[in-house]
Amino acid sequence: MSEIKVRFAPSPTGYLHVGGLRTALFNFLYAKKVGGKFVLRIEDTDQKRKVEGATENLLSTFDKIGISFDEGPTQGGENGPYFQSQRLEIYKNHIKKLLDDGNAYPCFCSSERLEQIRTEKMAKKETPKYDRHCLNLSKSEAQERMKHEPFVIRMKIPDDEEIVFFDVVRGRVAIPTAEIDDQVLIKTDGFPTYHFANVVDDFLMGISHVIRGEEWLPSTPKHTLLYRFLGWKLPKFVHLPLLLNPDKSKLSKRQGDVAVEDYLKKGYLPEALLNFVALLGWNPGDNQEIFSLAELEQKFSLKRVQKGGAVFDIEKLKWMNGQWIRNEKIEKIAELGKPYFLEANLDISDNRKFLAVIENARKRVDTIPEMLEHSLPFYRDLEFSETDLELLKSESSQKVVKFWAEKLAEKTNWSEPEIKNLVKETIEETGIKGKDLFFPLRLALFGATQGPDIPALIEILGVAESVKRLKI
RNA sequence: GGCCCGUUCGUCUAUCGGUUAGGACUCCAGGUUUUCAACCUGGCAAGAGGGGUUCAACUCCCCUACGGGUCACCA
Repeated sequence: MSEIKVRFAPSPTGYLHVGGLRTALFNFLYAKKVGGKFVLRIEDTDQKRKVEGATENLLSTFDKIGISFDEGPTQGGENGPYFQSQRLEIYKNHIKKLLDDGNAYPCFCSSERLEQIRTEKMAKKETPKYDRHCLNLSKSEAQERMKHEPFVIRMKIPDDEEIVFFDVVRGRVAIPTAEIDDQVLIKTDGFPTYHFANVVDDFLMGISHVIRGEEWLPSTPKHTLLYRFLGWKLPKFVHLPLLLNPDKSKLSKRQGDVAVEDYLKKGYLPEALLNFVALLGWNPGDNQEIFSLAELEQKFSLKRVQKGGAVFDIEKLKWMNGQWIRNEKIEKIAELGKPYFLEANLDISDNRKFLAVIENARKRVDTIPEMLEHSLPFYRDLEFSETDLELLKSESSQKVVKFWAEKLAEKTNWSEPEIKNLVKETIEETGIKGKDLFFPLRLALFGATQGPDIPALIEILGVAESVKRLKI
């Protein structure tokens, strides 16, 4: 019984994509579920696309979101290094076997020539494949030219064969070899391509399950062939359904936020994001929808991974985030909201008041920063429009407001039932009720006729401030 | 275009041949709160089409349609 080991292998191109988050999460959950190991490997074999700080960025996002690795750049491990750019020697060692066995060959064609055959084939509506121009060079000639000419190393795809592999979610997949190009394995700059590096590393790192996005399905035959050439046992392949834009195309930047950081900045909780993304392409089989990470770790199963792509529906994410905001401990939500209040220059030093304010606001929002707009009247002087003032200055309103100011001032502790009693008392004393009673009160206390109910308002404001506001 | 994968309410999804096809988001209505929100209840809304197999098909098979992915010295 060999060990279960999975990996997340992003290329460091800047930020963590929500699709990447989902892939990482499923890997993580599977590892947790079966007691396996989770590896982070940075696929930085493209020198041209290197982005400064991208890896640090990735790491910090995972840190915030609560996904951790057993092996990787920060925690090390016996299979390192975990940057492909630091494993060049390893790839060179393995390409040699391919070359010796005739399963790979050097190619000296210029990119111009490649471009030319591609356009020619496209014009003839043929699949643009390499014409194997360099395949039949004699060994000695090739050897000689390798000394002073730039070259790549290509994989020699067998003729007329059907490559069959079994995907854990899709079952049997078969692709004819005629469809596969003689893939470049080593680039002119000596770096490996994804296809080669990922196979070598997955094997050397002992990866048992390759869990990745469906976009890799068509190139999987190249990988299985490589395993065959190298004489290695195949890992299990698990291709996850794609995350989609509302128009069903592959989730992309063009149609909205796609970086996990963007969502975090907008006030989505890591827990909600994880919860939401977990349910895209997987479900527990019952009707539960709100899950903590710990619960997911327990319930996750590859058997319940979907085949079809899933649209990333922001409306549902918002709802789910609202659920988390309402159900998390109030102190935690307050802590998350704090920076926004401080930035607005509000004095939130009275913690009792702040918690009450947050308790009121959290019921009305989908994201953290939205709490601010629902809380402003508790911290700032109220501003009244002409019509507001008209309402407040009316005889009836003044009667209500004065009555309350007077009564409230009688003592400092008012319970909710007592406030409700005061409402009854007001009706009895003044005969004013309904809208005529509640609108002036709420307007005076909160600056709007719609909002929190009166007991809540007084609870948050405190008796002294309430009395002050009622004297208008 | 070739190849590959996919297809249940608008969206996320349940259903392992026999169900009034269930839940959630959105939307609508009602309740609660004499307001708003939250919350509760209810409602609208689905098996792409056509052939088989079977006593019975959303479920198994085939074809068609549609959607997507992929065809780089990017991953």
